[in-house]
Amino acid sequence: MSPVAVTGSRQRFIDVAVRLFTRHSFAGTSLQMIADELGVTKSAVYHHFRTREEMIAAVLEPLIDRMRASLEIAEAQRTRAARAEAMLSGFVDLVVSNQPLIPVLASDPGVREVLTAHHGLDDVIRRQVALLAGPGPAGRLKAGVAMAGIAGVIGPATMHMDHDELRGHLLAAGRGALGLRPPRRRC
Amino acid sequence: MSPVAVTGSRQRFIDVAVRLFTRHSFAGTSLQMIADELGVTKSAVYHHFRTREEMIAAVLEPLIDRMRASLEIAEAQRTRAARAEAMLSGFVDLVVSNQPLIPVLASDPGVREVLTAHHGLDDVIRRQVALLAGPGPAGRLKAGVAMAGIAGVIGPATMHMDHDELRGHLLAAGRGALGLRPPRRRC
Amino acid sequence: MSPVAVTGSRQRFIDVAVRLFTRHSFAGTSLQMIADELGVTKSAVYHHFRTREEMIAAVLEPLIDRMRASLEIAEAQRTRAARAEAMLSGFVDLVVSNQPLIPVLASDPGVREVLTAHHGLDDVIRRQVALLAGPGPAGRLKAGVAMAGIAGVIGPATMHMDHDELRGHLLAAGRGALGLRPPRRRC
Amino acid sequence: MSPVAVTGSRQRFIDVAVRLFTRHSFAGTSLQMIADELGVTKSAVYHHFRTREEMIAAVLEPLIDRMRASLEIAEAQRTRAARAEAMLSGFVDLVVSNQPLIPVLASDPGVREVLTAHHGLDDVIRRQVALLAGPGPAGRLKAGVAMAGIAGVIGPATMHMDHDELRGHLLAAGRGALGLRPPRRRC
DNA sequence: ACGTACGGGACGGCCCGTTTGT
DNA sequence: ACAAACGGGCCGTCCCGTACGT
Repeated sequence: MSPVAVTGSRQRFIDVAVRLFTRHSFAGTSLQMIADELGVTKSAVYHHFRTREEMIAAVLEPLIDRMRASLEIAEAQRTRAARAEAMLSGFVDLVVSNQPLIPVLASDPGVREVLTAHHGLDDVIRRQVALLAGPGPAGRLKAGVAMAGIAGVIGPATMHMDHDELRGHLLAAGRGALGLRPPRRRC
Repeated sequence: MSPVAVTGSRQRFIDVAVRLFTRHSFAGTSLQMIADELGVTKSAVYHHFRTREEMIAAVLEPLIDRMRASLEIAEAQRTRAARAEAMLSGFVDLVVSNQPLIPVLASDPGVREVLTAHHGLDDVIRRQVALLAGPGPAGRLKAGVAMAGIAGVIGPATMHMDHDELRGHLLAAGRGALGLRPPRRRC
Repeated sequence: MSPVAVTGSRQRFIDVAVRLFTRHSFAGTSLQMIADELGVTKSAVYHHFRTREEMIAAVLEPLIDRMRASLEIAEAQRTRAARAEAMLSGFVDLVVSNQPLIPVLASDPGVREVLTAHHGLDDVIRRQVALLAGPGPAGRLKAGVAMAGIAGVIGPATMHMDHDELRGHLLAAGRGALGLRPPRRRC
Repeated sequence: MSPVAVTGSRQRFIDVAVRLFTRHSFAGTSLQMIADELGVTKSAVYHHFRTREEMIAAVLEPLIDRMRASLEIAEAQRTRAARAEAMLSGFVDLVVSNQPLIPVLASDPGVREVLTAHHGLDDVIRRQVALLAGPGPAGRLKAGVAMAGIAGVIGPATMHMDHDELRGHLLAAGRGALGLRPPRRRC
């Protein structure tokens, strides 16, 4: 009807879902809570998402897609150092610019299960680790520490920090965990 | 009867609780599952722990106590570098030697809530961050990355690694994230 | 469909709740009993009343509202004797015409607690006693005896008596307990 | 052993039972609560009372026995007025001197059921009403109002009043409800 | 594009009472 | 004269999902 579309009433559901997932985690958020928050009934929710899994997918899929895109850019680099650096900074960028979603994705049991099943989340993670990791199990371990650390530190305390500053510190910490040297900037 | 003492039947409940919490997380483990695993009824569980909170407390309190002890040792060091180093290596030690409990403590929403309420978990964490952190918000951020990274990387993949090796790599990654130099060993 | 309107299916729940509360008291009536009586499941009950407190409130609130209305009429009288007389006869009217609800309201521990919390029941009672009572603790005591007596005598034995007759006897007993003279009827 | 008996440890159970029944009613008091209050386990309770019914009986039987005794004294009077007067004043005496037990006996659904079954409570009540009541249903009704009123007004507010004063007011209110004249005192 | 009504099932909590020891 | 351990069962709450109307 209207040319610009009314924000798609479906998007309103997603927005409040993100808010509630962030506050109470996925497992702690019932469809009833989402409906109540919007002042509608559960039926309205079910009209847009036929199951709970569809909800969490709708909320997190954009993020996963952006992760995959960033991942493919990194994989296209020529040297191993450049690939790791691109991977790391791309990851930090996504984390910083999607802070509310990060704890939902990272710290919720059951979310991983749903997402890995039909959306290839674990494939993405495997390739991320592969790019970041040096050789051997020690490399994968440090890559894991870096990613878990960067994602795990996100929370209420980081939500109000300046994005650029936050990005800088996370990059530095990640490089440190990985044992990488900071790259020379365009000189 | 049995010469070695019956281990207190209560301990049997804690043991299977740890196993199930590790496998399915706290929120994903019902009292019924614990009862079934032991071949008893929920009532038997209720006899030992009258609420779910009591269960998780009984499971994690020993770990928190050890954390506090390790923390106090670190706080007693004289130089700031020594305090940070003692804190980090004590933390890594505890993580490595209590791997099954770490994901339960770290990755489960609601567990934190219960533990911070009546057991001073957040006080412990605050003091840990204070010891690890350099000045300013950047310092606390890096301390958070280090701790979240070390705790967050624990999982099925690390469970079968050699403890000493694992400890070494985690220490290295933690020092890197914090920007610390490895200390000179008694020479 | 049906011309008379479907009575709102919610009202059907209230009706059987009243029946069962009258028969087994509030505390002695489980949601399961209500559901069984209607041939539905507990979920259906939950759909209309999310807690037991909501049920008892839905059942008794109309009565409390009528009590408040009758109370305010009595408070508007000019002489103290007229206020007491209006209060007493209004109370008796309500008791007689709501006999099934009276034991539920009066004789059930826990009901009072729920109703006083969010529905001002104790405020109503206090004002009722104030209207009935002469000065001093002795006055409040007699008012308490009168009200407790009138409400407490309701039961299976009174349920089948003629309403006008019942009303007359209760009024007489109440006046006696209070030490009031019967008012002269406009002659 | 000791000749005077150590208050009979059984009596300690009864004492706390009375306290808890008064505070939470019979139905709202679990064996566990009684055991906890005494710092023992439920087994200790079960050692003295094989079932919950035995507890409430042990608590209230003395009162019922005293009621029966007072009742038989009243029944032995020669005139109907003397019988009613003796009944009423005996009832008031018992109510005043056993205030904590009155709400337990009067206002708890299920208590009556237990007590009438094996202890003849309803027989006592029937005879009490017969003594107090004038002829016809109206008489029984007023007797019911008087007894329910006297018993029902007992509560926290009356607990701290002077016993003699309380007795006097209750007697007056009871006589009023019954339409009795105060008896001439031995002059 | 919703609301009304409900089924089926799980969960945490708590109860009463028994068995077995000591 | 107790304690430890447990069975069996009910209760209130709350969940996800469906069927059906409009």
